[in-house]
Amino acid sequence: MSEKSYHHGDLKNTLIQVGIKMLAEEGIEGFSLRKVAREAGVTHSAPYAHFADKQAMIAAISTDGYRKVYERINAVVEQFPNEPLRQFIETAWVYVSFGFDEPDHFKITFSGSVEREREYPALVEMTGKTFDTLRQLIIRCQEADLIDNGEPDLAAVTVWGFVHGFVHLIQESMVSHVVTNRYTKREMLILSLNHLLKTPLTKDPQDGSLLGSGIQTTQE
Amino acid sequence: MSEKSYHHGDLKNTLIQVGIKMLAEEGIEGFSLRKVAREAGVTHSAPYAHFADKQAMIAAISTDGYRKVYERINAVVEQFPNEPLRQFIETAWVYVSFGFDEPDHFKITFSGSVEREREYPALVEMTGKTFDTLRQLIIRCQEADLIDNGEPDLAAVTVWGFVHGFVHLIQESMVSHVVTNRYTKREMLILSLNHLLKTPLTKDPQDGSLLGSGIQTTQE
DNA sequence: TGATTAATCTTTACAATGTCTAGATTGTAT
DNA sequence: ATACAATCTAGACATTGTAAAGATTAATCA
Repeated sequence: MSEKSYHHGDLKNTLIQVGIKMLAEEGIEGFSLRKVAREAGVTHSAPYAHFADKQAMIAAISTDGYRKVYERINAVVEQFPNEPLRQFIETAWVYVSFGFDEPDHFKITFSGSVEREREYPALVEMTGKTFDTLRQLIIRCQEADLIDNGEPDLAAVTVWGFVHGFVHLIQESMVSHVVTNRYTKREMLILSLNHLLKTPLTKDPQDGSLLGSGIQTTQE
Repeated sequence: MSEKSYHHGDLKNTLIQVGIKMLAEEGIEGFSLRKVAREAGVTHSAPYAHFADKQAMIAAISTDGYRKVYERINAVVEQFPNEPLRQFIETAWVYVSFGFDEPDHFKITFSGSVEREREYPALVEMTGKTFDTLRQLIIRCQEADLIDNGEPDLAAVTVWGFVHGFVHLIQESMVSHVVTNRYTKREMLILSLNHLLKTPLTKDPQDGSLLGSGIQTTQE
């Protein structure tokens, strides 16, 4: 907010936000430290007071993406208490819609843009917390007899891999138009997730837009 | 093979192979056009006679990755005729083991390193052929009542997304050690794929290392 | 409070990279 | 054999990530 002072005041967060905006506008290929600094109104070396290098800045952007998804997931979990199925579907939907709405931020966050050599504590923490939330959800679904019993960690990996690959394929337009014309993304997601459920959801004969249990498929 | 001639002879393919080798040795972050050219023994501008730009070269490397997977999949399909279940499992295993054995070539090939703006005909063709093979396999599995009926394209997307996400999570070491210590990668894959089968495979009580139908899980 | 210290930002510099242009060399076709 | 097209080199340029040294300000402590 400070107009013209030598010290910016909140440069670190500004850089992260500018970086996210630039990702949305120009994509990953056009992403550069110097451009972010320029856009933030500082010199190209200013970021080095806050990030060790470009990778560290990318890690921070990734951490922010995790934080967003983590908060949204916790929101829908609280929104549908005692409805594990709905929690399950909506959690998946949070993940994939982040991928569709902010594809480049999603990629930075979840698609391995951060090198695994160095460890970034904040990022590791968010990864762990997100995975824990997912695992708890899985366990609740197992208790409600919605999905097969078994190692919750393994089931969590299955589910996460599932939705991640789903976003990826659609992002890379590897899905034939035959399919994308026939189904909405949400329908495809639910139909795919259906394979993981013990008793798959079926179309309500009266209201075709519902797949039982009041879960909307037409929402885009 | 030509030692010292002005014209290299087969520079285009040499560049692709050198590029793949460099990916395996130095990873994606260290990948550069100039380094590839240097390694191939030509000047930094020589590649521009064969590739429009760096993206085009990456697209060629991606195409080569698709070709490899495509050929290996067709090999295992022919190896187990009239055994759709085995074809299914081994096809998935081809995909994921490519990801584990050559992680960076895998990423270039399947993880969206190629920008979707320009179209690369050879790449588009390989993508299509690979997807077609998968779809045919799905249809055969459906006919054998192994997986649910329904739009084969959608099922193919589900399966592909599934295995892709699986590789991704393990590559990015997002899978907790609790799981990776207990199961081999192949076991995890089969246990995950199990969710897609109408009648899931179960452990053979006599031979614990088999999950019915003679499919090995211990193979690494 | 005032001096010292640490954090933050600028300036300058450098090597590496992707890409462009002009020209040299060589294979190919007429 | 000559012309042409393909292939490769040489050189140049802007951009990038990163490092070093110094300027400016905030924080700390006597």
